[in-house]
Amino acid sequence: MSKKSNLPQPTDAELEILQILWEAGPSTVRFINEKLNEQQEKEIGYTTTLKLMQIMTEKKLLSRNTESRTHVYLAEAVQGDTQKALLKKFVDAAFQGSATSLVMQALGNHQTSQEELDEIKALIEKIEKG
Amino acid sequence: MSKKSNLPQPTDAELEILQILWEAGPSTVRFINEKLNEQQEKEIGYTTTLKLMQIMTEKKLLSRNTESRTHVYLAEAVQGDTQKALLKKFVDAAFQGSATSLVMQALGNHQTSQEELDEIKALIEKIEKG
DNA sequence: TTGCATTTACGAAACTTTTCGTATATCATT
DNA sequence: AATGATATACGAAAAGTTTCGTAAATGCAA
Repeated sequence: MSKKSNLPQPTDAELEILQILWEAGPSTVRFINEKLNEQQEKEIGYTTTLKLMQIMTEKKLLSRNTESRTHVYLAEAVQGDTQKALLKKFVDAAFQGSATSLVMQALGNHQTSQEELDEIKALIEKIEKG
Repeated sequence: MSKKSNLPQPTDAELEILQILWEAGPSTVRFINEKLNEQQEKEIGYTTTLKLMQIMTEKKLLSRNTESRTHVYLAEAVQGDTQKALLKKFVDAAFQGSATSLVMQALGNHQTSQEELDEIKALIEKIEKG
């Protein structure tokens, strides 16, 4: 049983920040801003990142510890739940709700390693056994 | 070998229009607008749909036959190519590029029928042989 | 042919998301 | 205490997307 907090869905820019927080754990604005600028060619200003993270905190996507001068931010949105919600929206919008079409497309396009295929096959078996 | 036309990616509202055109084939603004309003609770004005389709035509996502007074619009963006491009962007943004994670999530959440599972298994076998 | 309904054209308003300028506070160093 | 570097707060500009009001053109019916 997972509690459903029903957070708003993150925008694209917000999602990039969440990805970093999910991977790195609690972080400062400076750290996130540097990570973002490693990933992209276009330089993002520090205050831009700050503002986004403040907005995300208002939306409860993040929380922060303000004890020290340098605030430390924490992802409140759970990765799996967020992905699930985004995926549903995406399947509806781009594949008219057919998750299978999406899976076929995803498997077809990418080259997938044998290990990954095995993972997927295992999951399918598990589903078949019910 | 498929020609790459490299069209801009459609916005959400544009994608809804494309979905209808992909399914129904060449259509008028009135028809699209009615379909949209069947699908949604919120009423969308006729000129709103018209404007969007005009913009999409400028972007080459659509083309139109203007011979008769009532223009007939045609999807230029190919469904499979568009889905592929959108999927790549989505996998990167939400699953950090891991198509396998996305597939696992998609299979895990939705209940998938035995037929669909069989389809997927067949595709996996094909990939493994290929 | 006059008038009504329907269509397209055009521009701009309304919203949403992203970006940043500027002000102010805090900390460390001298 | 003064200086410089770094932090947060706030508001608003900039950019992107969606919506629609209004005007002008076209076709149809009386």
